Amino acid sequence: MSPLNKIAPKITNQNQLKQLHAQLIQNSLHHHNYWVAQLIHLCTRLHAPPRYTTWIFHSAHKPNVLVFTHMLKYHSKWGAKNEVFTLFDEMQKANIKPDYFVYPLLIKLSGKAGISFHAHLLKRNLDHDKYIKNAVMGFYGKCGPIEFARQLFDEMPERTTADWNSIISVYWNWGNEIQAKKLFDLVPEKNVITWTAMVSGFSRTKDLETARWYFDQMPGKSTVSWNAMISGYAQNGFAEEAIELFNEMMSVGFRPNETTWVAVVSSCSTRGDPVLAESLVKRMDKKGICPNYFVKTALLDMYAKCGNLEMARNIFDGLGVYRNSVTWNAMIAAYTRVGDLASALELFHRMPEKNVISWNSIIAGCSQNGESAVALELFKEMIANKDLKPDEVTLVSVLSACGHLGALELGNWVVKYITEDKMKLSISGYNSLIFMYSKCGSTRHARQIFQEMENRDVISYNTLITGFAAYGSGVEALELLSKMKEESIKPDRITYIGILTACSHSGLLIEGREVFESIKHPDIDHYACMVDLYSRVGKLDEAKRLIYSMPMQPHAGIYGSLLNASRVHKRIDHGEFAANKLFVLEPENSGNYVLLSNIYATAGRWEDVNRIRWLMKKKGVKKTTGWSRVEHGGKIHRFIVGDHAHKLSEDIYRVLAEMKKKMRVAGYIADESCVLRDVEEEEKEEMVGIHSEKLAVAFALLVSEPGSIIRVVKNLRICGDCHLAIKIISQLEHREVIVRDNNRFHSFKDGVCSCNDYW
DNA sequence: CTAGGGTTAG
Repeated sequence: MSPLNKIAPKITNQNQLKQLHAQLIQNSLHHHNYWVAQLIHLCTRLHAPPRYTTWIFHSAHKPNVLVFTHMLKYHSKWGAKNEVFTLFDEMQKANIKPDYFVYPLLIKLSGKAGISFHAHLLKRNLDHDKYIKNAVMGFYGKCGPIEFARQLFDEMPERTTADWNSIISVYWNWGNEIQAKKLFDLVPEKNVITWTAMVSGFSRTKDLETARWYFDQMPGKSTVSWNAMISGYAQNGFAEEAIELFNEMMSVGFRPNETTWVAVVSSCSTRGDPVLAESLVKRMDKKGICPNYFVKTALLDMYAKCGNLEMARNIFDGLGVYRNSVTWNAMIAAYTRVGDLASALELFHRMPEKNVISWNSIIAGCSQNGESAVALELFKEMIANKDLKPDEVTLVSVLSACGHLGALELGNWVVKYITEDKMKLSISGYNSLIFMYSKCGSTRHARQIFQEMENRDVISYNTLITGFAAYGSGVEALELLSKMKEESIKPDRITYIGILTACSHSGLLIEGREVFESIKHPDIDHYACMVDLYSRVGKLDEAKRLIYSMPMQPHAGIYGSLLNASRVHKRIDHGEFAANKLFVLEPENSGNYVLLSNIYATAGRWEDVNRIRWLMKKKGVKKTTGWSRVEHGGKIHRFIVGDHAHKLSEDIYRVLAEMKKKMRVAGYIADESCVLRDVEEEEKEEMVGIHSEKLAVAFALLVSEPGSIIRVVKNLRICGDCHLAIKIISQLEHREVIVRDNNRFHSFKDGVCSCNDYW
C-alpha cells in the first residue's frame, strides 16, 4: 500500500486534492481504477467542479464498477440527471453489470420513470436486495402513491431503525403529521436520526414550539440535530432564535459545519443588519472555514440584503462553475430590490436554466418597480414555455401588474387559469384578486372575492376599502371598518388612509372627522386625507387651519389638495397660498403651474395667466405628459399626447376627427382649453396637442364592440377640457367610459359623470 | 455505499 493511502482521508479542501492528484501523476498511479475511484469520491465530498471530475474519470483506461459507481454518485449529488443516465448507458455498453449500489441511485433520480425501473428490477429478480427495496420505497415515498411505500415497509420481515426513519420521513414529505407522529411513537429503538426527523418535520409545518419540544427531549444531539433546529428557526423567519441557538450550540462545544453557517448566515439576511453580517464574517474567518458553494450563496444573499451589492456581485462572479439557479435568482432579486431593473434583466436573459423562481423574481421585480407592462410581457413569455407552471407567487405579481395597468382582460384570464387548475389560493392570493378587480374598476367582483374568502387579514380589508375609496363609496368603506372590528382585525394606518379617502371622495365630512379623531397617533398621511376632505367639501378655511395645526411639516400632497379645491371652489386666495408653497416644494412639477394658471383664467385674470406661463419658462419647467392606456385583446396600448406611433394611428385620428365633427354639430368646442385664450400662437401649438385620453378613447371606439365599456387609465391629473371631451363622447356614443385618474375613478355615461366633486 | 440538517421569488 502506498503512503498516499494515509493522506486521502485527511484531505479537507480542493487544493489538497489537487496536490494528491499531482503526486499520483508523478507516481503514474492516476490511471489505476482504485485511485480514480478515490479521487472521484473526494471530488464528491469537496464539491469539485464537473469538468475537473470528468477529467479524472476519463484518465481511467478501463473504468470498473467502483469507478462508475463513484462517478454516478458524483453526478447524482449535483442532480445532473442526464449525466447519470448517460453514464448508466455507457456502463451497460462496457458490459459492466450494475450492482446493488447503482440501482438505488438511479431510482432516486428517475422521477416518474421510477415505475419502469421497478418493473425492470422485478423482471430481473433484483428486488429482494435490502438496499434496492429501500430505494424503491423511497421512490414511492417521493412520487406516490404513498401506500405502495407503506406496503413495502409493512412487508419487511424485520425492520431496522433506518427503515422506521425512512417511512417517517416519507410521511413528513407528504405533510402527514399525524401518521409521522403515530409511527414515531411505535419505533422500538429510536436514535438521533429518528428524533431529528421529528424536529425538521415540525419545523416544516411551521410548528416550531413542538419542534423545539422534540429537540429538547432528544437524548443525544448531533451537529445535524442542531442544524435542523437552527434551520427551522431560520427558514420560518425567526432570525433571533436561530442566532441565539447557534450561540448556545457553540457554548456547549459543538462544532458548526457548513450547513450550520448557511442557516446562521441566512438568518442574518433576514435581519438585513450589516453590523451583524460583518461580525459573522469575522467569526467565520477566525474559524478558518472554507465555505462551500451553499455557504457562498447564502453569503451572497446576506450581502445583498444588508445593502452591499458589490460584495454580493463579487461572490456571484467568483462562484464560476458553482453557479446554479439559486445563485442566479439571488443575484437577480438583489438587483430588483434596489430597483436596478436593467442589471436584473440582463442577468435574467443570460441565465442558462430558468426555473419558476427565476421567472417569479423578475416578474415581481418589474411589477414592484413600476414596470407592470414589462412584467406582463414576461409572464406571457413564461406561459408560452410548456415546461413551466406558474404558481401562486407568479399570479400574485401578475394580478398586481394587471391592477396597476387596468388590464382586466388578462386579469380575468388569470382568474380562469386559477379556476381551471383548481389552484388553492392563500390569503395573499385572494388579496391580489381583490386588488386587481378594484384597480380595474370592478368593485362588484372585488367585493365578491372578499365575501368568498374563509379567512381575511388586515390587507384584505385595506385593499377593498381602498377600492371603495377610489370609487367614492364612502358608506361601504365605513361599513367595512365596523365589520373588521367585529372580526377583531385591528385597523392599521393604511386602513385609516383608505377610510378617510373614501369619506373625502364621497363628501362624508362628519363621519370622516369622527374617524380622524379616533386615530390614536395620526401621521402625516392622515392629516393629508383630512385636509383633502375639508378642501373637497369646500371648507377651505378649515383645511388651511388644519394645515397650520399639524405637528409635522406638510408635504406637497397636502398643498396639492388645497390647490385643486381652490380651483373647483374658485378661491384665488387659497390657490395662491397653496401654489406658492408648492413652487418651493416641487418646483419641477408643471401641474401646479397649470392649475394656478387655470384658476386665474377662470377668473379672467389674463395678466396673471401670462405671468405664470412666464414663470414656468423662466424656471425651465417642462409640461409633462403621462401615458394613457387601454387594454384590448389582452394587450396594453398606450398613448401619449400627439402620438402617432400606434400602427392604427391613421384610423385613430380619423375616428377622432369624426368625433370632433359630431361635437361641433352638437355645439361643443372640443379642443381649445379656456386657458389658451390670449396666449401667443407658438405656445398654443405646444399646449393644445391631442390629449392622450382622447387618443385612447378614439382607439377604444375603433376596436371595441358597440355598447361595451371603455376603460382608460391615466395616473396624472386630467385637464378639464379632456373630461369635457370624454363626457361628450360618452353622450354621443351612448357608451360608458371609465377613466382612472390620480387613482380615482370617473365614470361617464350619456354625458353624466358619476363623480360629483370634479366640476 | 439505505434514514435526520443547506442557499433563491410574493
